[in-house]
Amino acid sequence: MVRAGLTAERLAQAGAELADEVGFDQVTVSAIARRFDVKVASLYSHVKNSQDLKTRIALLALEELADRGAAALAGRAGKDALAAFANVYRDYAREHPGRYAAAQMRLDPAVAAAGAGGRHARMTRAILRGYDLAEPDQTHAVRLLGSVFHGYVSLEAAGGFSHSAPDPQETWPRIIDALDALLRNWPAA
Amino acid sequence: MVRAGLTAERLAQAGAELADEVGFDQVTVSAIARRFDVKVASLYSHVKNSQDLKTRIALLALEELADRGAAALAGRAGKDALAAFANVYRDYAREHPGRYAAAQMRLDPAVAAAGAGGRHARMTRAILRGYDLAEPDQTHAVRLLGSVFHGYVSLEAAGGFSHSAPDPQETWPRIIDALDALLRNWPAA
DNA sequence: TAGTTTGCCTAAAGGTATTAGGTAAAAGGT
DNA sequence: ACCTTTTACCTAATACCTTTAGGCAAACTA
Repeated sequence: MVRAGLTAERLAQAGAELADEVGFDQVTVSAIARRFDVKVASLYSHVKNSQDLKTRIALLALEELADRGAAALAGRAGKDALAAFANVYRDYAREHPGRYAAAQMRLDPAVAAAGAGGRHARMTRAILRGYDLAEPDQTHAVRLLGSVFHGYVSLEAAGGFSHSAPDPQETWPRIIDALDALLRNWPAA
Repeated sequence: MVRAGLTAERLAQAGAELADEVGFDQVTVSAIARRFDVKVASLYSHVKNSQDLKTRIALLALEELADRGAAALAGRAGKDALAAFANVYRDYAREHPGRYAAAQMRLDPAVAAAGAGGRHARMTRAILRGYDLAEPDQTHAVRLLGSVFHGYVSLEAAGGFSHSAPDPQETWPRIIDALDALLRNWPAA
């Protein structure tokens, strides 16, 4: 019999595609085995278990997101960088809802740090270079930006803004305007 | 044999407790049946299926959260109201992580509206009465506040801020300061 | 080409979800 | 108090997902 050529990476890739198609919680070892037309037990030579597989999908998504973020930040500064970076998050979540959900998985801190975890924080700090914020306010601002990006995108994905006027399409740029104004005028402690 | 006295409400309540103990994704029909010392199939007389059970847990959590929010807003205005409301979200998520995760479940819009969905939006609008925002900026601000609260709380729950200085304990009030400043100084379109 | 490694297989056990149909307890009328 | 009806929980069965153990043949390696 001809071999399917499985690797942990190809499984994670297939899992990411499946997640975008049917939702991250529908990603199962069995479904991926079907996709490769292979028996379920065969996957266990490549991934430790279901959790391991999902973690790999999450890391793949975080990596992709960080790559897009880095590309968006290149050659931009200030509000321009802020908007570009914010749009990366939003667009990625819209294009790849399953991957985005995967990226929100609670990861072992050590695993997350080894992956793209640190890049995201560094990029957010890079945006803040265009504003005049000293520590510890810079860290507070990093956390605020992360919260807004993640919060908005996940509320939007959950349908929290649908069926209400005005169109979320209008809200997003206004939120970026607001964040820019806030960062230029950060209140003193 | 003596009857266990199951009802949909008691199942949802037990599911909420279980979610806080072991995580919302570990809440299963089987686990709840065990908790009542009853056979799994017995639950299907009270809830339609697993999805139905989880939806009830989500609605229960949203209701509790809305009740706490309403209590916090009573007699407060302006920044005071903003801070109290924000703390409700954060404290609830810390005390009841499983319930909070349940509340983030993607619900059928009709179901959500019938439940406490609308109350949350109305309460956020009530906070904004203390600031001078006309439509459509008020809606944009409602969405921003929702994004920050949800985003911060869920990043914190996911461990996103742990192992980094300064302590998230310090960041939260500074974020509220920042939001207050932003709402008092909302940028024009 | 022989030996070793490795990739995928079969087999099996255990957990969860769900449906169909049965029995006994509770509730309600006379 | 008895009979009927409803209701609560049960047994049994099916189907799917996860995971482990052990086998065979394909692919490297000398």
